[in-house]
Amino acid sequence: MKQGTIPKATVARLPLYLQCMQSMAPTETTVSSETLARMANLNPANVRKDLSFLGSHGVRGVGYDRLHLCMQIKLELGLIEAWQVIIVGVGNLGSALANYGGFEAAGFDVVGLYDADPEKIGMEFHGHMVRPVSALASDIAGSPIAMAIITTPALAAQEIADTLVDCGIRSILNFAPAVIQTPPGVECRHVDLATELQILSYYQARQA
Amino acid sequence: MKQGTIPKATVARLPLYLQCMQSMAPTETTVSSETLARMANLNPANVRKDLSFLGSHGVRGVGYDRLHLCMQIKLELGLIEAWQVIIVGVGNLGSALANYGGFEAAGFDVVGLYDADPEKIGMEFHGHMVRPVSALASDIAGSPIAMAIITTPALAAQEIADTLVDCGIRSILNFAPAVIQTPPGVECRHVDLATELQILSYYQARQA
DNA sequence: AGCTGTGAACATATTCACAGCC
DNA sequence: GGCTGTGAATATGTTCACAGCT
Repeated sequence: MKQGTIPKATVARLPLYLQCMQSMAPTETTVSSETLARMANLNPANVRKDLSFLGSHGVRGVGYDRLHLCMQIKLELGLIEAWQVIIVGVGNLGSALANYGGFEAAGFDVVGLYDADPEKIGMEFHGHMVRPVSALASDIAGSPIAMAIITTPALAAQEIADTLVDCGIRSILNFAPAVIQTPPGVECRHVDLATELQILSYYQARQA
Repeated sequence: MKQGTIPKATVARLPLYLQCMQSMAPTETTVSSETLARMANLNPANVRKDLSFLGSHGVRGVGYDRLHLCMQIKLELGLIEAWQVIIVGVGNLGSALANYGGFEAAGFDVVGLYDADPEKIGMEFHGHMVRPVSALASDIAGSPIAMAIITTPALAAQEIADTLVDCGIRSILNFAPAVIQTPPGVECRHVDLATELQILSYYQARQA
């Protein structure tokens, strides 16, 4: 019931609950914290506490109405309208993400691809022509583009991020293997694929 | 100095320190907790505490010897020898990851690609022929393959994971948009690309 | 009876503050 | 003087346990 500000850890789990509920059979109209917990590999109390931040939407003795809960989570996450997203860096990963259907499925529109390499300009992926990074500023100005995905090499990432921030982008998803510095007010998430394997390596190394 | 068991949060940051140090000029032979903290967007005390779990490798008044620290971290993470990794699911993402140089750069060897789709069998990416998932068991048995990356559609992910676990794989990096259940002793990390955007959406929606 | 919502207890993680050493 | 290493303090996150509602 503590409306207003949701703990980071909870925010990071809300999309997971959405995913779990979307994978349930359509006949399942209600869902309990225990079911969700089992699907998400969490503790039921954790699920209940998370959902309580959205307000009291459960019914005691019954559970949560699945569709209603999905809607509440989408509302809270700001997923009612599709955000427009651009991808900067059309290498292996960037072009794969451009073709990846998961972003659309999750409610995002990939509306533009950019690259610094003149050879890539004009290539088409997923119905979008690759445009030069020099066009970023004018393309973003006055457009509703809110988020950017960086899939450039590490060395280019910071410069691209600076450009994006200058253009008014305030949400960045960075796949380049480099930490990016952004001013306050800009949210930047870093997903490093090799890092994930290195973390696994630690646990792999100390078993068996 | 508290040898033996390292907190999860620290383990997740060790690769970051490696990355930061690898991006420094070769002339920089020592590095301070403050420098590392600035590069990694962390608090210097946090860095020092993290590194203290590796033992006392710093010199008061000076800092840490860069090469020595890199080696200590690699040792701790089990990155001295290259782990062999396979990729299951050669769609957009899987093939991009097969071609992605970052895993090799981070000390992993992608040694095999697998897919369930007969049309994909025999295709070549990054010097590897795609093999059928039915060959997984015999390919893994007796081989040093330790880790697997799942890039299948959501619906196939659990079944593939079960197969991998049966084959003795104990470290799984899952990119499929589905939670995977694994028995104790199997470490499974889940990276969901759409989820990352959805988390950003929350913060994007409540600013400006 | 069954399940939510939540205060209290516990666990983990981060930051402070400073002693200790170069 | 400058930087590490670390106990203590704080903040955040998770789990328990149970009251409260249907």
